Amino acid sequence: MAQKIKLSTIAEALGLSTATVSLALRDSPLVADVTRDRIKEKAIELGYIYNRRAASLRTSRSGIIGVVVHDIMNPFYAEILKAIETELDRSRQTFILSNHYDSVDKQRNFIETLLQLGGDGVIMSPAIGTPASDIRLAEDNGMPAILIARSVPEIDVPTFRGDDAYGTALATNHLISLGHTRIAMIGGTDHTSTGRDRYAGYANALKKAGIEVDSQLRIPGPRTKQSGFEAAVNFLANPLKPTAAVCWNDLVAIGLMNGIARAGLVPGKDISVTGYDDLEEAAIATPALTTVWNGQSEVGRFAARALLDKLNGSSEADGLHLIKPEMRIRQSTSPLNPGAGR
Amino acid sequence: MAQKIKLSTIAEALGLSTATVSLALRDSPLVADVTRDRIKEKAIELGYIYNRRAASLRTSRSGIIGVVVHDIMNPFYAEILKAIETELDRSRQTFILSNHYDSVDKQRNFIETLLQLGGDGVIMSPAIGTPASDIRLAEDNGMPAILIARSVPEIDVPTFRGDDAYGTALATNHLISLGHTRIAMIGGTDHTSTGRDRYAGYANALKKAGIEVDSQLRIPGPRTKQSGFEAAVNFLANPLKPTAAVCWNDLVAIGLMNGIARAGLVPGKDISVTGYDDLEEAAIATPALTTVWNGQSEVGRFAARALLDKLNGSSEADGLHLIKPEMRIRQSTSPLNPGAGR
DNA sequence: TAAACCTTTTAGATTTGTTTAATTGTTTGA
DNA sequence: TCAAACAATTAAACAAATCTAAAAGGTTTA
Repeated sequence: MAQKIKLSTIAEALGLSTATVSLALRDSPLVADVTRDRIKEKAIELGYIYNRRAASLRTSRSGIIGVVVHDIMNPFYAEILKAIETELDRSRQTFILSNHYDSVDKQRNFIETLLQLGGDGVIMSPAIGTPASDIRLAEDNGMPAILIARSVPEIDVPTFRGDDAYGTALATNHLISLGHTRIAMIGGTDHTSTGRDRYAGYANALKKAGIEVDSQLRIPGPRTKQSGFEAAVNFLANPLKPTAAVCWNDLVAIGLMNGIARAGLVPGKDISVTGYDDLEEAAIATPALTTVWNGQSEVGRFAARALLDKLNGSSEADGLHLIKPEMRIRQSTSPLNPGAGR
Repeated sequence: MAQKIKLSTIAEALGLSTATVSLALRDSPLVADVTRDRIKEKAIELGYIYNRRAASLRTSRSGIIGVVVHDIMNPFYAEILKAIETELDRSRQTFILSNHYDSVDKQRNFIETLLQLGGDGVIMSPAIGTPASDIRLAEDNGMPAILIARSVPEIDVPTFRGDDAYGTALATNHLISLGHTRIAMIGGTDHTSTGRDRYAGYANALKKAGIEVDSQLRIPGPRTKQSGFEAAVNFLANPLKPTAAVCWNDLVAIGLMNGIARAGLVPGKDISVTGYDDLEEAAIATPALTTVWNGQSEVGRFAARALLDKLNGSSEADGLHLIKPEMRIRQSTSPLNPGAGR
């Protein structure tokens, strides 16, 4: 490696000062056009690489934005991330990504690292149990935070997520309208606002339709395909003989359908299944999955924009913004067949 | 936000110099134990945040490692990334992630950004058509590169990937041993070394078994579920009436099986299908997918270690390291049924 | 008691780029 | 014609840490 090319290397080569070179490379109107062109040419010729760390020492804008979610391998988050990436790319921000796997410690660690690097802002889907102080740690040190997918109590920063109660109510009502009454709810947890909201949406829809809510029909669990697959055993052995399942998300639903198929029953005919999120693969599952679109792309796009706005001094987006989910009806749900024998 | 706490804030509060504070916080033996404890206490009390940019200006180690792959939403890369993350976490390196979607420009952009941030190193699955000069750009500026999943001509940096020819030969031989002779190859491209190797492995296995290789049985395409799903139509309409398919990866295979099921045939019985990668979901697909394990976790772990070694001055890992794939036989392949009617 | 020798602390230079105030030379307006 | 205005450039301060060489303070040795 030849020796490092810096501003002063260019300045010396041209008999100018570093101030002029610095200004020229940033297209300042203070520098004469001819001079600027000479400088830029020389910079390319020498293979100059701008040192952002040195620059940000004075400017206190690093161009770095942090994003933490539960797990980037989960397509739900992956779809949000893609939207965020698209939006941030446009504004020449680099983003640093991390999983927290619902570990509050790992998440705080990330926030601290980001502060050390001088991160301009952070977008996070907070880990279960995130204390308000962790969000304040970021905000108090001049790093605005945006929340996605989940809220944190006592925190009023811009928050974007789907309307969970409304969404599960949509799915539950759809099944009720097909004649189902013994409807299970599979996957997820009650330890998050999301979990409680989704359960409330499901339970209220049942009550409104005059159907009794039975806690035996609630089968909580991780939010993965594997978990849905394993839940099939419990589901099929359930003494209440449910005929339909509202699943926490598409992954659980697809896993459950695989499990049902493995047991020799036909998902979508013998058992109706709804997902949640409308991932890309919902449409190509067999049978194609009836699900609830949860606005991932909107969440990602809005969150990124809100952050960029904040960085430019606006704070209009503070508070909670709910995205209205929409029903996507496909072949995994069908009218209750009274003779099906289950 | 209160005013920024820096080394000098702590120094003044305790009547010491910044040099002492700096040394103390880094556990230098030059500082007396009592002094160090007082300093650390004060740092916590004031909520001091270490400024890595300022530090790295002198030390020229930023603690940042870049990772670029085709698409993090692809579970193949996601599994590699998880292994990298696990390994890097241990050494307190932050990693910056990006997709390049096989755009050489987007990839070079990332490398440049990383150089500007003073990245310590980069792990990349190079975009199709990556010129040697882009890898050299990184290396020449003191940022070592490690390649995963694909090679770049003329480049000798540590490279970790599966033995593709060997892997597809495994899958093809498995199908041949089940009695299949009309075996299609679905998905992927011939524009990468990986693509050519995989095709060669498939073609050579056929030749060795005395089966003619027919280019009509090669159906290239994107490496996604969607693409596999769509390929089912072409596959089933193929005039050579293939009875089995070697798929580019598990995603294509699962998509293809879904497409076959949608057409009313039973994948695994009427048509045998093999995948590639052995993703988590291969085991829970219906039918469970016969596939080739491609060592994602090994690739990720080795790559991360090789980079850390390089940063510590070793260069032992230069050159290509092939990981031997292994067959995972499940239910998506079965003996050729001569009466099946196709 | 001075010299030698620790241990601990610090002044001040250094890293690279940004920014402000000053400088130099030229043009304009009264 | 001369002061004011203007354009282009630069010296020097600055950002927050690290690092080296030297100083300060205390103890031991000859």
